[in-house]
Amino acid sequence: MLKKERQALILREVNLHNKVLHADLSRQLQVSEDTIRRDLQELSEEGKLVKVRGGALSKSFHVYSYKESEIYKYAEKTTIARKAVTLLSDGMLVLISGGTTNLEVARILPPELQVTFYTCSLPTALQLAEHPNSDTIFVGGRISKNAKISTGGQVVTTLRDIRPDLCLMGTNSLDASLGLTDSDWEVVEVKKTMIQVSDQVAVLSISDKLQSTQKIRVCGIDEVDYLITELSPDEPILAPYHQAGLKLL
Amino acid sequence: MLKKERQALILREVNLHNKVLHADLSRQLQVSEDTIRRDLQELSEEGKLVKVRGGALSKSFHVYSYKESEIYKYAEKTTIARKAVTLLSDGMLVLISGGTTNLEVARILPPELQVTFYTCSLPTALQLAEHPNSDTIFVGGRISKNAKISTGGQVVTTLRDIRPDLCLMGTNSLDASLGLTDSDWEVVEVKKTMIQVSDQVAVLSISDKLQSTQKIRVCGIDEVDYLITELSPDEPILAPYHQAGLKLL
DNA sequence: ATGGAAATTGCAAGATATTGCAACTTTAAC
DNA sequence: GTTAAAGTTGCAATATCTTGCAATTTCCAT
Repeated sequence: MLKKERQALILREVNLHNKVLHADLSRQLQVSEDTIRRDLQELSEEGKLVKVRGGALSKSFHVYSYKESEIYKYAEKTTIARKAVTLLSDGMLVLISGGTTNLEVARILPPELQVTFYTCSLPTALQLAEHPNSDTIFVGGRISKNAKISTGGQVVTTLRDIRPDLCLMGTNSLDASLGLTDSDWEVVEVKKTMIQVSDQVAVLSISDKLQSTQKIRVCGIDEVDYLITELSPDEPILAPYHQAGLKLL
Repeated sequence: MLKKERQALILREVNLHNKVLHADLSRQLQVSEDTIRRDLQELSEEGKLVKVRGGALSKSFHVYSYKESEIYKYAEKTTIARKAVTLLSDGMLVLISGGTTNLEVARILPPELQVTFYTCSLPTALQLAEHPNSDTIFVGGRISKNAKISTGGQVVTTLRDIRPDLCLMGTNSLDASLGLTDSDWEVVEVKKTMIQVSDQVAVLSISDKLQSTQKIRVCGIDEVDYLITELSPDEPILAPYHQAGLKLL
């Protein structure tokens, strides 16, 4: 039995049953478990299966579904969140958007801070509700299934009645010339209003979202006051934003 | 059974049901509870679930979980939820309160059901947002930290503008003579309004909450139309409610 | 064909990982 | 507080992995 032939049989087996054991393969193919182990090692390096202690699992079985976006670039988001918190002080009225970066802000909020938060994001609101000293007000409306935020005319109407000191705006895309863009028109409608009613606007963005654009425009770069990324403010990539008048954090 | 395989199965389970118990997993997977504990520990460190006393919660669920102890009495709550769902039909406008039993209703909702839900509960809203065909409208207001629901005058004002077909009301305490009671005045204010504006009211209650009372009255037994418990309608303990005119499910 | 380098294979020993158990500590429910 | 359930820690038994090595096979240039 050739090595390639044996490995092909192993692959067929793992794709059929989702898992294979050293012991079974050793018996079926009449080679030592060491050989099987080495085969699985190679196949694993080629990315054809996932080796685990005692055998191997098919890729499809192993790559189960979990929300990758929530743990994606977690460290960077925490860095951004810590910077954003420095903009907050007692007594402020803060409008905070959805997104995982703002969720992180809500999570690391200093316990003694006394701020009134307005938000349209269900996850953010839930996290804010854990805070001992800050108040949270949820702006009601029809819940958008994707973004988990309230949308629609009711949201716009409610927001027009308040005048927040600061808006913490998470974003998918920011470009030095085109400004803030997004892909979901319902989200854009809400974001536009949030920015219009707020005294100051801070955009929170992981650096790899800079220089990218989406289909729908939210606002120009001139309506943004702060840009918060995980990078140091003197990074060259941030220079265009500084020249556009944004304060970097 | 391979360790990784077992962990993959655990993840599948937790993502499906939102919660898992040591004891159940131990039995299903035929390993000791210690092993399950260690698996959950590892998965938790990898950020794939959240470990809690007695088991684990899915990441998405934990964000809006009330107390960790709420994973108990899960079977009873599912039973109640399944009964409650039978009251729903396409086109209805349904007002749904907070609480873990209603959260369970939201989770097991048949996917093809087309209902418009109004709710004040953040956790319930998040779960409802997962539903493919039903709409969810969140009634905005100041978020009560304990109950994770919106409260205050704005809620009452918004609710007075709608006329729901049915109100699914979770409860802490129900008594055949004193009616519905609760311990948090902000919650009571919202519940009162929900019951007043709704055409029909169904109270969802685990049987051990029957015959108990709290400090503040929500409504009399005569304002309730349905009582849904995990027990069979012919249980003697339910007789007083039947005599009071409630339909038992 | 055939000598010899390279690859493959099986084996063994030491290292590491997994698992269940038991003693002990912590937690939370009453 | 008291108590029962759950969690933690250390440990021993077992299983699996790694590594080096020697025996064997394959391959290819002579």
